[in-house]
Amino acid sequence: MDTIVIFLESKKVRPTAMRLLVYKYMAQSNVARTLGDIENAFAKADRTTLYRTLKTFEEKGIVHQVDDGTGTIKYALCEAGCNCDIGRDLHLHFHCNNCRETTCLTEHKIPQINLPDGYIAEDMNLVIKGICEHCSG
Amino acid sequence: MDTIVIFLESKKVRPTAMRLLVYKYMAQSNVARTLGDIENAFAKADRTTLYRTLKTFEEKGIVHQVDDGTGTIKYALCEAGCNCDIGRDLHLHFHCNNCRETTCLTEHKIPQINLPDGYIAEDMNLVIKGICEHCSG
DNA sequence: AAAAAAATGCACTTCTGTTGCATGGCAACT
DNA sequence: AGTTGCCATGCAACAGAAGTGCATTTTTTT
Repeated sequence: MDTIVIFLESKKVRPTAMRLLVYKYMAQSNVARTLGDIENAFAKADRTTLYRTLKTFEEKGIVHQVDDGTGTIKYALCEAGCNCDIGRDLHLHFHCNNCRETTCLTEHKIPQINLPDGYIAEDMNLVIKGICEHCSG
Repeated sequence: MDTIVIFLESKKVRPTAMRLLVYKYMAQSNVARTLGDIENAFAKADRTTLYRTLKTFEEKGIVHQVDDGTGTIKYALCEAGCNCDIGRDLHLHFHCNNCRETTCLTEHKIPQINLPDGYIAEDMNLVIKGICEHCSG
C-alpha cells in the first residue's frame, strides 16, 4: 500500500483515498477499463470524481487512454514498455470479439509505415480485433 | 446521375431521392464524413433518415465506417481498393491534426503483425495522425 | 385501385463525456 | 489552535452522438 503512495507522490499526484482505490483497481485489472467500469466497481463514488481522477492520472503519465473502436474510451496503466511520457504511445492494442476486453500488447510496437508524399506522421493507433488467448484456449 | 441509380440498384439499394443526394455528397467528398457533416449539408433532411441511409449503405457495402479516434464515427465510400465486402477492411486511415479531416489511404495496407501465442486476429484498424498533404504543403 | 412493403419523419431515450459551482478536507502559515 | 487557501470531491446540469418505436408517407406489387 505504501508503495502506491510513494509511487503517486513521485508522479506529483496527491495520494487521496479515492485515487489509491482507483489505482489499485487499475493495477489488478490486466485489461483496459472504461470510466463506466470503474463507476460500477465503486458504486458510492461520483462519476465526476472518477472522471477527473483519470484525467489527472493521464496528465501525470500514470495511465493512458486506449481507443479500441468500441466507441468508449478506455484507460490502462502505463508500464515499463509504454513511452506515454514522451507522448508517443506506439504499442498496439488487442480487442477480443468474444470477451470484449481490450489488452495492451506492450511488447508489440507498430511497424514502420511509409506514407504517400506530403503526409507527416505524428502519432498512430493500431487496434487488432479477434480472439484473445483466454478465449481461444 | 443515371449511373448512380444503376450502381445503387446493383447493390440492391433502392435509389430514392435522399439516397442519391447522400451518395453524391459522399462521392464528392474525398474525406470521411460524420453523420453530423451530412446533416449540416442537407439542413432539411431528418437525422434519422440520414442515419438509416448510412446504415443501409454500410450493410450493402457501399460505404464503410471509419473510426479515426475522434470519438464520432465517420463514413467513406468503398472503393476499388477496399475489400469491405469480404468483411476485412485492412487499408489504413490518416487523420490530419491540422484540418481534422480523415482520409482513406486505400493503397496502403496494414503490414503483417505477429501476435503472441493464443491470439487470433480477425480484423484490424490502423489510424495515423499527423499532417496531411494539403496542410503540409 | 387496393394491399403490402419500404422509406421517411418525429419524438424520445440512452450513454458518454464534460463543465460550473458549491462544499469539504487537508496543509501551511501565523 | 485558528485562519487562510488550495485542492479534491460531489451535485447538477448540459452537450453530442447513437439508437429505438411508432406514425405517416411514398413506392412497389398484385
